[in-house]
Amino acid sequence: LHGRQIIVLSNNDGCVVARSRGIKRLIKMGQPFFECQDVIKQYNVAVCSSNYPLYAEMSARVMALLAEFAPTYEKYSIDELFGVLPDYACDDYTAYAKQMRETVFRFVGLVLSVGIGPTKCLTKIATELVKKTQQYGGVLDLTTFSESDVDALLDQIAVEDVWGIGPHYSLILREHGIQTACELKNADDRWAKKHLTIAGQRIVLELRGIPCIPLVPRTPAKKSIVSAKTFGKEITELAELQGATATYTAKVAQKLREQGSLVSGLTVFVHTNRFRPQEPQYANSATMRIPYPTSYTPELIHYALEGLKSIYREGFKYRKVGVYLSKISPEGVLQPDLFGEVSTEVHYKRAQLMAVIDTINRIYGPDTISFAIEGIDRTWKMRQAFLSGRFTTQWNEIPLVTM
DNA sequence: TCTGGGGTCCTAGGACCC
DNA sequence: TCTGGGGTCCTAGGACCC
Repeated sequence: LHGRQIIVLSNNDGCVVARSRGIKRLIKMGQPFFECQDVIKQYNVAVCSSNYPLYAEMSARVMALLAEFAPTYEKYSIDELFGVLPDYACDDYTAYAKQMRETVFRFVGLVLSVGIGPTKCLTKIATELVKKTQQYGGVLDLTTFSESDVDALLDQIAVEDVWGIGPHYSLILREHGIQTACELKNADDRWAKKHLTIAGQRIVLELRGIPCIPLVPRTPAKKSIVSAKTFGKEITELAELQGATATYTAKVAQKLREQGSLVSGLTVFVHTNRFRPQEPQYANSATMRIPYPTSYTPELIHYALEGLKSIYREGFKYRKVGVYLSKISPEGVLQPDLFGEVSTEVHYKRAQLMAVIDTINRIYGPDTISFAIEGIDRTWKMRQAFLSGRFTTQWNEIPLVTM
């Protein structure tokens, strides 16, 4: 791939979700893949399907290295971290950050951009400047600048590129004559609260260097878990929809157990292909209340299929089904079953069974054991035509060196 | 032919309580 | 004719993020 332009596709190879710098001008973020064929051919662009097992593993390696440099940190996303720089580095944060970059590059081969500032919002802007201008050698420390110099930098940032300002807020701001991050910083924060809610007020204060958005050092348990994927082809039969629904349910149930939680709310939804308005359209959802919190896959599949049955209508070409877990609670506070339908003993046995299945699938790979209703063919599976190897998590996909 | 997935937070409004 | 005040909890919808 060296020297070539690269794009990465969304699930189902549907849209472009990442582009290398040289091709950003010609291929837009989120553009449907099929619209880019000419550009791809003309510039010999390399195409990759999304490969989440690989990204998750590389992310974990980078985070582990950075934790050595900034023990108090928040894992903000798969490729971003907020860290508190230690006091002993305060003489020269930039030099310290350059060490971080070199270490990560040497051990993992990935290039970091580092922004330093007094608030999360300002560090995001510093990082944005590092990436956009390519002139700070990968590290920009805003705390070394005078206030007027920081203002000059903030003036280069369009207001919609500020963290927390999306399409709707930027419209409101522009209508009010606020175009840049610097102008937002100098805006009346009570005005911001009135028109952009408390979220907007916090951003204004953060831009002034007053921390309002706290660091979250421990990853909290998820409050909702969803699995919903577009099918590789359109589905009309209930049996196939059931297979997909059961598969997604097993997946969210496993995630639920991974974080040590139970659930008592489950929503199933289906819809047809919205890009074909000439065909009959249908979308619906069903929310099930589970009488007592559980993480037992067969039980969750039971509720999911019941919900699916209640919303399934014949005669439509289904494009997507999704399973959504809400009302998630920690395992420790298991609410006893008032009517005694599930004894403590049964509950314990079920937990053990799930633990065994999870362990086997962790050691021998996903789907080593699955439930029969999930199906074997899975003809509806998403497309991943350009998948690179899961080099770090699958023995049989490790690259071979040939002489 | 082909158009993604997985999250959080905030607010308003409704239902309820004393 | 005239009909209180002070709360909590839940949900849906809308905003945002990567």
